[in-house]
Amino acid sequence: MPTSSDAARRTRRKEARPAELLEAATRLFVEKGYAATRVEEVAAQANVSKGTLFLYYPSKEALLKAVVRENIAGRFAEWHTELQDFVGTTPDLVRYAFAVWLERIAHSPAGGICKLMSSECYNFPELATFYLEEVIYPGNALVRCILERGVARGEFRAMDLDAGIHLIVTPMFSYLQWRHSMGICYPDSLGVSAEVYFATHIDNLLRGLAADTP
Amino acid sequence: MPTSSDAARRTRRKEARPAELLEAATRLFVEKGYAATRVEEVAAQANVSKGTLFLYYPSKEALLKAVVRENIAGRFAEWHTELQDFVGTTPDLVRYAFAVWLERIAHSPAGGICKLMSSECYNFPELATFYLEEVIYPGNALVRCILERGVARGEFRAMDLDAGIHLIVTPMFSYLQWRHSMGICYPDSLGVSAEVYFATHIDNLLRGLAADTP
Amino acid sequence: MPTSSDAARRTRRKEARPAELLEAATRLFVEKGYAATRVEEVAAQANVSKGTLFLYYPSKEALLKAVVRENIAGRFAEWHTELQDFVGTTPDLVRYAFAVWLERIAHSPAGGICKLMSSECYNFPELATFYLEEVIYPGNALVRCILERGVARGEFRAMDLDAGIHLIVTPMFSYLQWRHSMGICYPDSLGVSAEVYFATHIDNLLRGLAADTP
Amino acid sequence: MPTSSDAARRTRRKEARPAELLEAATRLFVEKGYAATRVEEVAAQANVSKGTLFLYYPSKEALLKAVVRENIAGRFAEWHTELQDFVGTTPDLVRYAFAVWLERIAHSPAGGICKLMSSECYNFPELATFYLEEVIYPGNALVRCILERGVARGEFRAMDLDAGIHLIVTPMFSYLQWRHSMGICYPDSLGVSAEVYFATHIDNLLRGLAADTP
DNA sequence: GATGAATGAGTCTTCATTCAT
DNA sequence: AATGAATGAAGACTCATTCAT
Repeated sequence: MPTSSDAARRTRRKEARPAELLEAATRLFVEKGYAATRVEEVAAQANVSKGTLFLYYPSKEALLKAVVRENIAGRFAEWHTELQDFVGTTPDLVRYAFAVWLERIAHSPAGGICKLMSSECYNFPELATFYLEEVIYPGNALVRCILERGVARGEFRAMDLDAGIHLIVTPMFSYLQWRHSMGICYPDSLGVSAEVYFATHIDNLLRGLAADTP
Repeated sequence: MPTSSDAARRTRRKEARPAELLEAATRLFVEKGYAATRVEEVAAQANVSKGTLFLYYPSKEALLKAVVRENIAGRFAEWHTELQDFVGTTPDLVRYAFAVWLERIAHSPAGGICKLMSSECYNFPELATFYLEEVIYPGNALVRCILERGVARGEFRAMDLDAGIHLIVTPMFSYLQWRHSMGICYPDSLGVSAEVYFATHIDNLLRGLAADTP
Repeated sequence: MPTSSDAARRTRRKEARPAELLEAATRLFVEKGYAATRVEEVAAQANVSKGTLFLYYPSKEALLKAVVRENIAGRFAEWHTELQDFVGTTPDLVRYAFAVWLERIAHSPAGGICKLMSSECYNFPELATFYLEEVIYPGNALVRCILERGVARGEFRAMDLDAGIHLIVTPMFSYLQWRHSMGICYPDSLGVSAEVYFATHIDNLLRGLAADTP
Repeated sequence: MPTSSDAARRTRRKEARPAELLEAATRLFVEKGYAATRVEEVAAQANVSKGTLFLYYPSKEALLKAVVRENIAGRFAEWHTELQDFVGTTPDLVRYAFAVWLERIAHSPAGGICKLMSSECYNFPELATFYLEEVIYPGNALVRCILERGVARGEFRAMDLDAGIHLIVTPMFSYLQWRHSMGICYPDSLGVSAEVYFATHIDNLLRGLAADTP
């Protein structure tokens, strides 16, 4: 005899399903790769039956697309605002940006999408396009703004900004890649802690970017 | 009427087969991933039939292992010697090391193994172990020697060497990863040429590593 | 509109599947041999698809094992009791035993297992062990009891019981073997009816076993 | 530099090939069954390459046919003569026939053909026909003659001769079947030695067949 | 004649997807 | 909405047969 609270729970359940499936799919696709992951595993990790998964996503490929699409917050506008409003030196802004990224992206499930895209972009080029347009290029633009700010304020030396972007982005990309591959199997294989890894990178980066003091 | 050259060609063929299969497998495993690659494709790209592949490698997994194993030159000893014999400043050595790596590794099929290992290390942990022991750690050790040389000669500032390794290795790793994923589908997605990418990285790297001038 | 009988039928189906598959597999393995039987044939004869078979048995070999295991009634205890309770002469008991065996074993699917084991025991030695332990030796023990009874009651002459067992068992074994090989292709190749075959054997057997009348 | 003795050896080799292949094929087909035997194994056991086998037998099936055909001595005429010429009691003739059969057939490779035919007659019905015509029926006829002799001479009681044949043939058939199946894996599974097995059978057989002494 | 490398049809097995309940 | 039994297309692997040498 279902009570209203049962019904509520059931509804909640129903609404939570897509997110639960997505979470399971994200983890498995990132760890094992798309082809090596069975939909039944995804369903099992989401505590539903195989059939139920297909109620929410019409195919395995649709699930993959949802994984990529849904994990992308599209919060770049927000971050642009945050950047505009930042008060302080640009080196401090860089440090702040790394910290925020670590907390919001690197340690969230979305961090794995980067590895997933590396693995699957050849097999799913439209996904790659989507990812480039929605994540890579906006992200690069954001970093560009930071560098421009530094140069404009005389804190950073003049540079090719398109290339300079990589100075900041490369350690992030590498870390994500390692974190979701070797880092899963061999957590010590980086040789240093994430903190030291990023501290070293940021320190050297800022030294290199620093405007020449006359 | 069989001539000796026919026999020779056939023999050459037989001896060439493993290498041809390996080359095809390397390309496909790197591009599409292990699970998404069909052995028949590998065979087709090596211009043999499915059955022939199994004459040389007993299983798809054995082929993968061969791909990883065979693409690893194990030339670290040679490189250590080269490093010992290098005459010149350490910044020049760094520039030279990048150039050599680009030519010998990044632009060889072996360059793709790095991406392959990222994708498959979770599914084939013994391969990951092998790769760490045979490539990553020896490579890191080599880079460490370079940094030590710079510090010893007063060219580089003092630093945590284990972390410092990443300053040099990260751009390499990122480039390989990009080259064999997004770079295949979208060759412009890096935003800059490989030359500018590395020039920028090396330039900033060396600025950051430079010993403080009193 | 699903009725309870639909559900029941489906459930019955699911529960019936293993038995249906086993029946089909028994027939085909016995007729054609294990290696010459394709799993798809088994599935077809059980009116399911190839994939369904693998839902119930994880491999072709597992199916073979189930065929051997499941067709063995393990009813020797019951038969021992029957034997103990038999009232009448031992020659009558022998006649009765043959009749029961013909009805319960020879004309049941289990009768084919004997031929199957002859064909496959070399390739599947553990199955052979199982069959020896569970069927041959218990069967022999049962026959031994009959002979002992006859000797004890002075109806049969003294004899080497271990060898005597074969006097009774050999016609049975031969018949099963013929029935599931030549008998399938050439039902007349025995030359006489099963009734005459057994009547002749039993008659001669009992004459030979009869205690010498002084 | 081939000498004449080399040539001779080669010729001898060449002529011996079919027999060597046949011997290997007989053993393997009997042990493992036709389908489970690979032609490469046969070739290997005959010390030739796979290709060579096909020089002598156009297909695996042709090899099977040769195995069955060639192992059949077709010496029934000879045996009939031997039977006609036998001087002595019919019981002695029976004992002699068993002994000769054991030596000439049971312990020769041809003994295995019986099991092979049991296994494969369903898959190769023409072979079964051949075997029936060339072995079973002639063999039965021979046995019939023995029984007729015994009855004619007043040594055996009157009987249905077609059924009586089985009294003699069944122990032979069973033994061959066991010998090439369970007997290979478990040589003790008969429970008694072949000598005791046959002695017991012959003894009981002759007791049963004996004409009633008035 | 002999070889063994090469082939590809055939078989077992997996797994995304469907659908009756 | 949820299940899980059923399906069959697809993929790894085998092996009889061919053929260039």
